[in-house]
Amino acid sequence: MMSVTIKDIANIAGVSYSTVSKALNDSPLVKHETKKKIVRIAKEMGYTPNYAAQKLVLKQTKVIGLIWPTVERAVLSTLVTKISQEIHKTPYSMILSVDPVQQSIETFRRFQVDGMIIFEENIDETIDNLRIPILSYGVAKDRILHYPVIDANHEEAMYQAISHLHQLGHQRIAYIGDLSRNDALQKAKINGFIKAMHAYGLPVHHDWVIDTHGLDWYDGYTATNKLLTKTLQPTAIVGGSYDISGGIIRAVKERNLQIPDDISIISYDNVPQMNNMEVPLTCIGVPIDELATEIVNAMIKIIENNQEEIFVKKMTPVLVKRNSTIAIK
Amino acid sequence: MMSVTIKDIANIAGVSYSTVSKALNDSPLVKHETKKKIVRIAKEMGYTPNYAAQKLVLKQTKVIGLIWPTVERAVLSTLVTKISQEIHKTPYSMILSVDPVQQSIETFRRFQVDGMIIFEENIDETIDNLRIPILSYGVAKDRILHYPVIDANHEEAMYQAISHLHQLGHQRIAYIGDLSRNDALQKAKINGFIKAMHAYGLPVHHDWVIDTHGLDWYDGYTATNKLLTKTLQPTAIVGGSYDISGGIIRAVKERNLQIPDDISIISYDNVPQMNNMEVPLTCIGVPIDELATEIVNAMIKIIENNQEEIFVKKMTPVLVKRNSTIAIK
DNA sequence: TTGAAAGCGCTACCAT
DNA sequence: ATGGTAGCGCTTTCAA
Repeated sequence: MMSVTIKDIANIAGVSYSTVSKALNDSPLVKHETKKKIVRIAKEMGYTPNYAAQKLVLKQTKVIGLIWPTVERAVLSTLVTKISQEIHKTPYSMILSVDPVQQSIETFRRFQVDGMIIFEENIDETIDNLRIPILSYGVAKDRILHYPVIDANHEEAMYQAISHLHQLGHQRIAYIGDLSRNDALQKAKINGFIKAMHAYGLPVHHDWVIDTHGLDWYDGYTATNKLLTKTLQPTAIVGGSYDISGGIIRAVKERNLQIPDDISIISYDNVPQMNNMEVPLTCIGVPIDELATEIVNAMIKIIENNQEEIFVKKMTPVLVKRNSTIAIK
Repeated sequence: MMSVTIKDIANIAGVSYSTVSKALNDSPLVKHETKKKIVRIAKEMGYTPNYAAQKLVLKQTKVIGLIWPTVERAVLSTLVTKISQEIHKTPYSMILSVDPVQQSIETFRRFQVDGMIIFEENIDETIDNLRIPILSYGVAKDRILHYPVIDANHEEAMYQAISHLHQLGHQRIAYIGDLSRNDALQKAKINGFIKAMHAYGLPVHHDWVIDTHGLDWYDGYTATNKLLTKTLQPTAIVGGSYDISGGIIRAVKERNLQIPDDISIISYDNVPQMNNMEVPLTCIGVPIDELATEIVNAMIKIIENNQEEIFVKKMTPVLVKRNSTIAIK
């Protein structure tokens, strides 16, 4: 099972192994003939470079590690895939870890990845003296940051959503999303909703803010059923996420309500698959492609400029109008 | 930006770096106190061993790469998470790649992982002279295999499902699943269904085999609606996957049919979350934990025994009875 | 144009 | 119990 090394090749070729190394790396310092001969022999012998050895001397892996501690949610999957694709447009490639953050970091350090992207807000301070650049995607906290963060402007998103509905004449607007968990993202969304409603002088009716207690489509479905039993009904619903909105549509249609004629629906999450839903939804959020591009660019910039600077980049959400929202008659 | 090495630690600790190496590897050759001190300093300095260097001398990294070219499907996510957990019970750890197989292999090769698990059937022959053990999870082809495969006995699964329903007196049984794609797994399931029906002398009614044209819950939903408009109705439905069955339940309930009194439902995929569905479903499939354990054990065995042997291991499906299936009145 | 040798970070052996 | 050192396979100066 012993592999062929450049020394073996050197022996056969009758040259020194440093020449072999140069030849195999296509260095201009080696005579063309020699190079050709060496390459031929290498091939004949079935040589494959030992990457561990290479890495040891080259110090660079050109790999970015992505830490994704909870494998779930359609939208995040899409983002991961997009990021991977985006990274492949550069000289870098990507590996993923689904282990808890600390463990993942540990693994990635051993592999000497050039940088890490972390999909989580709850990173302890214990990663300071880490010597590898980190970029986090999540909700920027108020407290002191330990690493740069790419965030979406969730308040702005909700503001745009409400603005859109308000323009269409809606006054009675409901919000269906997950309020149960200690998740900064979910909190940012509902807070943004409330603020925006206030900004437009609209009432945040207690009955119209429904907790899904989860992020699956079915959670959205049951929450909507709850909403639709209230005496006073809203004219529009804001769905907290792609999956949840899938359930909202179903529950609404089950009651024979027409979208958008009887009720308008707008969903958080700006992903292409919004277009393929039972009812294509008007949505609001940072376009997933933009997000991926920004994350990758930022990461690479940090790696290559070796910049220590800690920044927060708030991405601007975009509203995509489809036929699930309409003006009040 | 230089990482901490054992030499740095040795300097601070005032010992030789070979002592540091021993201490860090918990060798009995180092005095307890010294060891403690060194470990403490290493921690303070944020030391992590360098895989490349270790690999160079030890010839192994104790890392397994998992290739998962399509990040999607609830059930696969669960499996990935389980596998990761399972691996962490061993001295190994796991990294993931979501890139196309060839690309992923290249990346893992650079990282010198000890073995790769591949979630896909369509592996070209071009990976032969790879010197890294491969284990594939998918449907075993008839043609010559290039690497060992862990597979589920899909025919047996469908056989058990039909047997269960048959025992309960069902004769009119429908199948709702994805028949559209060139996916060996989906094909194995429908073929198993047909075979099993024949084995019990039951009719495979053309109207009762519905193509979902997709794997989302909503695809199951629309397919079921199609089924429920037929003149002659089945007394039981076999759902092709967890997600699809979610949609089946919804469509059935929307017509005010009771599960299981009006119609029995059994689903493929044996995952715990079957218990938390709108209606907890009787299901059939290889229990996900067993699958994970088997995959991990097989991989490690291949790595450690350096065995070249190519095998196919068909896992045995298990039926879990819940209240979604009942005897015909 | 080629070769010699240092050194990447680590383990393991031998010497002290 | 600790230190010194060879060597894993490779790249990269520097010397020839």
